[in-house]
Amino acid sequence: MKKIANFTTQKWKIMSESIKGKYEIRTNPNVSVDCVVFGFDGTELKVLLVQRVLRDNLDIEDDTLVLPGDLIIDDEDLDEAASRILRRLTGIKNIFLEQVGAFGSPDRLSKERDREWLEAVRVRPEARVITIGYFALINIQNYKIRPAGFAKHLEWRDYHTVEELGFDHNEILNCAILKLRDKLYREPIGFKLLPAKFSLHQLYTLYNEIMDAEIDRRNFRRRMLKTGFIKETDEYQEGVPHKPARLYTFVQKEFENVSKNNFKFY
Amino acid sequence: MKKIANFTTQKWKIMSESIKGKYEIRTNPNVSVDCVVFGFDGTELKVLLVQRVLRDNLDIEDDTLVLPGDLIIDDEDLDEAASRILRRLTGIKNIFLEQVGAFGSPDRLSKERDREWLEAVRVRPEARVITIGYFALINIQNYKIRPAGFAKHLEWRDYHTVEELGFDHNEILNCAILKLRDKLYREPIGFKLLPAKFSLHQLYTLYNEIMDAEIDRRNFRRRMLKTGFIKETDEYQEGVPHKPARLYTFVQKEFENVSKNNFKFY
DNA sequence: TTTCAAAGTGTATTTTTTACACTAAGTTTG
DNA sequence: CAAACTTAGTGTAAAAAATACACTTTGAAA
Repeated sequence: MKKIANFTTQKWKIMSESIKGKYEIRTNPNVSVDCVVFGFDGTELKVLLVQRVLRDNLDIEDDTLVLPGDLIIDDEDLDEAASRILRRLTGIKNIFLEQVGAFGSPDRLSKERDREWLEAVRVRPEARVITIGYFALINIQNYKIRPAGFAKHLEWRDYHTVEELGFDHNEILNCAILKLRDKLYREPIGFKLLPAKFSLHQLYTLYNEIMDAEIDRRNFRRRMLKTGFIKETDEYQEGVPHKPARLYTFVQKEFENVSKNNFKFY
Repeated sequence: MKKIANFTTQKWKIMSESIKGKYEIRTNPNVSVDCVVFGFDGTELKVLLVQRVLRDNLDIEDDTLVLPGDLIIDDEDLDEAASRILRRLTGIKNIFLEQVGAFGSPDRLSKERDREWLEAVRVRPEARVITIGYFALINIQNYKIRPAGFAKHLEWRDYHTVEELGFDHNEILNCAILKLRDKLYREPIGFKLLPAKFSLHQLYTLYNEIMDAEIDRRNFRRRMLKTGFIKETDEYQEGVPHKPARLYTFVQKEFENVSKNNFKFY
């Protein structure tokens, strides 16, 4: 009964004529996207989190961290929605996002904190929302993040220290890390987390960190070089308090040529 | 403008009080699921397709084939929705369905044929619908399929002869087959397509068919047996016009014990 | 000049993957 | 009832890949 009322009667009508409503009309009340953006600082795997705040500057006490995400617009593709929302909240653009999956537990929005926030922000706070998870890998240094929209504050959080997030975002994050491990095992994507020129040690550290394993250093180096996807440059590390390592780059072209079917990356 | 009208005004209200409306009220207009059910007849990989017909027996000329799917109900989990819808349309129940991903192109419902059908069947035919794809493997012989709901007719179609389906269902099917290949490579799931007792030749044929490859027969046999997941029985094929093959069974228990991480199944 | 920290390098062993061809057993056909 | 047909069933050798493992080098900092 309550749900019907919200669809049909006064409340909706008023909303749809208000300024908020004007925004919300184009917005699909039932579908959102959430983005898991991974970064790497040389030692730790990081995730980009948002401290949410209300639109219109109404200020509720709420320091809950969430993944950057929002409702989709009715005529935009899911992938576009993910890009748009990430750009709006964090300023990150032109980034490759890949779908992780759909998350649609009926009680995924039912924590009290989350409900308060929805009540304050959404035109139809009670609506069933399923969300599509996306994930991306970026080189932290290449992107300047700046909070916007309802993102009060942005934070690169160590993956291992992430605590309880809003909504079902821990679950989404968890699926994303599994996907990341899976892809890292099979495709040369570790590079995306590193500067264009990187040392093999950086790459090695990254693999160890993400795979949560201790790979043999010499074998790792051999295998990586054997793939042919990374080429040495003439440059070396500078300003390090030890023997400077040679820097390498990833050669996309080589990878394109390989049959991607049974390819194992390490 | 048109969209707002559909949300707010008379049409919706009338609908919500009609019998159709009563069903639709609980239904979420923006989210559906579609199921790719694979079977195997001993030679060919099959997909279960539905020839759609209107609810309420209004009969529009439409022989378009689609995947079994429908809108979700507002308070049910996505997985439950997939089970329910598959059961309602085909009678198949207690089946393991796994998510393939979300499909949300804004024009995924825009073919003319599809629009006609939506207009006739849906309360909000113009609504943006994103769909969540699921896939499942079953042993054809174990399930009696019977059309119900808007399924006028059900059909086990050879995977290779599938032509243009309604909506974006070719795309969903395509993602599902990729997922199937990927899983078949890594997990012992081929058994699900076979009777409880099967010959190694049946399994071999299945792998060849799905992987679209020619695997070495002897090596295949050796590797399968080495996994320890399949155990020989005392039974043999009967009524075959050649030397009868020994039958084997899949032993789930053995698989549970193995670290599933880097496991390669063949 | 010594110490520290990471860079860089090769080999032997084991394991896994691949390629490959004949005999066995039951059914059907002439 | 013998021959032909069809699939079942079996082993080995060679190649490739994965693993385990320890010392020297280089530059900066103390």
